[in-house]
Amino acid sequence: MKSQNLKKVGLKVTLPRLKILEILGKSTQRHMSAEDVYKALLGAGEDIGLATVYRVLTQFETAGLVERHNFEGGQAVFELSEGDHHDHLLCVKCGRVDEFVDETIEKRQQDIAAKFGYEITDHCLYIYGICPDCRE
Amino acid sequence: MKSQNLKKVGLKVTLPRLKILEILGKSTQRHMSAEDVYKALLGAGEDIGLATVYRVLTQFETAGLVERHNFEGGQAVFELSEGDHHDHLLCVKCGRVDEFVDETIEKRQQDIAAKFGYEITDHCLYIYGICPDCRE
DNA sequence: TAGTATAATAATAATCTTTCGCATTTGGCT
DNA sequence: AGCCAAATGCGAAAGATTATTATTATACTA
Ligand SMILES: [Mn+2]
Ligand SMILES: [Mn+2]
Ligand SMILES: [Zn+2]
Ligand SMILES: [Zn+2]
Repeated sequence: MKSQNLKKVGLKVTLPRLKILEILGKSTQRHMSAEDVYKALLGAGEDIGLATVYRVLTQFETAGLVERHNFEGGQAVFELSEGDHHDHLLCVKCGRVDEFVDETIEKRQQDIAAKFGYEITDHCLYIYGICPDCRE
Repeated sequence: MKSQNLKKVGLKVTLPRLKILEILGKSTQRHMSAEDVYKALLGAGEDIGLATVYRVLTQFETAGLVERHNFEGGQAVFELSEGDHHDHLLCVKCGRVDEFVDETIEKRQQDIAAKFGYEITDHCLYIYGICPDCRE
């Protein structure tokens, strides 16, 4: 039940929050901009303002329910957090997004941060390219 | 001579372009937003419009003279291209930026792209953390 | 070196994404 | 059911970047 997720992180259970969680979970695209979510809500007959979508997504991010990514192209995109970290492979032609995890890379990042004396808080690796379907 | 760089990539040698190249080369910060460049120009007594700065930086990017990065925080930043690729380590407290190259990571990325069938066009790895100076 | 065609610039308006402010509504609790 | 703090909706505002267009500078030619 989604309302449990909200209560767990100390957020009131409201209709906009439930609907946004639902959209993020059910949509075919895992990575959605605020605008995408807003349009999906409209399509589902829900009358929720765009400002609320932005507000809620930011709250969800703070609460650890979703992750925000700054891919190329202006708009931030969001995806439901699944606990496990992963990085991204993005097609510059069709927008397809693939996800991967590479332990070797994760480990090397720790080494690099250690060498420079940084304490890592976060990281992101975006590999841009042309996906198999777009390479005719 | 900077004008040679411009001619080489087929761009007319204009005063704004020369000054912007100069700022990017001489500034203490290697990674500057368009606004940073604009302010540096004002500080140097050059009366160049912000729109021109944006336009020129985008042209430089297209020409391969500079690279654009979408670090966290709204504004894109630019740096002079030095031919060799590198990735970034960023302090979330003070904004410090360190650069590194890791052949192991580079290689793994190729492997990942190959596994998914992508032809890589570009990639970026941003490691966010707290730099040694900011860890009291 | 002066004249000309063309590309670049400056200034401003427009666009796009995201956030704010405030009046109104809703959820959680008695 | 009824109260109060918190959340929402709407419109305005802010911040970043791009487009428009008249003016100006550059590259080229005679
Ligand atoms: Mn993802
Ligand atoms: Mn750099
Ligand atoms: Zn594709
Ligand atoms: Zn720092």
